[in-house]
Amino acid sequence: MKPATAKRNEKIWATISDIPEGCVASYGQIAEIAGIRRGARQVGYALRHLARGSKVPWYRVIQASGKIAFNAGSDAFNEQSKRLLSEGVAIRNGRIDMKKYRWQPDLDELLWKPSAAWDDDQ
DNA sequence: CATATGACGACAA
DNA sequence: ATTGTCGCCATAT
Repeated sequence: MKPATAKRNEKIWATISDIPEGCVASYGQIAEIAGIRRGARQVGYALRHLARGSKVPWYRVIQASGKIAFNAGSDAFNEQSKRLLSEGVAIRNGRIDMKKYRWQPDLDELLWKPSAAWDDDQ
């Protein structure tokens, strides 16, 4: 069987993949939906380990404060802001309006992919 | 086993 | 609004 870490990362990536275009989610939010309470740092770790060329929309994950996690000016920062802007997510003074763009999954969305919302494997 | 680290988060000055 | 501290928790050494 797979190590727990692999399963955890898969769940995190699956959850992130559920973020609709034009929306963003915080690390903590992803962790919670993925069933990992207070696991914001684990989400960051999972993304760090993301394979290059993966289809996971990593750029839709930002800090709860609305800021991009990378250092302003870094390549990754520019890449992320560029992708977000192209999806219609406005960035004002380096910050994103969470109230407006935060992904708010409702029951229907969670039912669409139960495995990503609820802990199905005990 | 003890520390240090990190694409975080909440809170106090 | 900005900065510093502390809490979290899986990994790395």
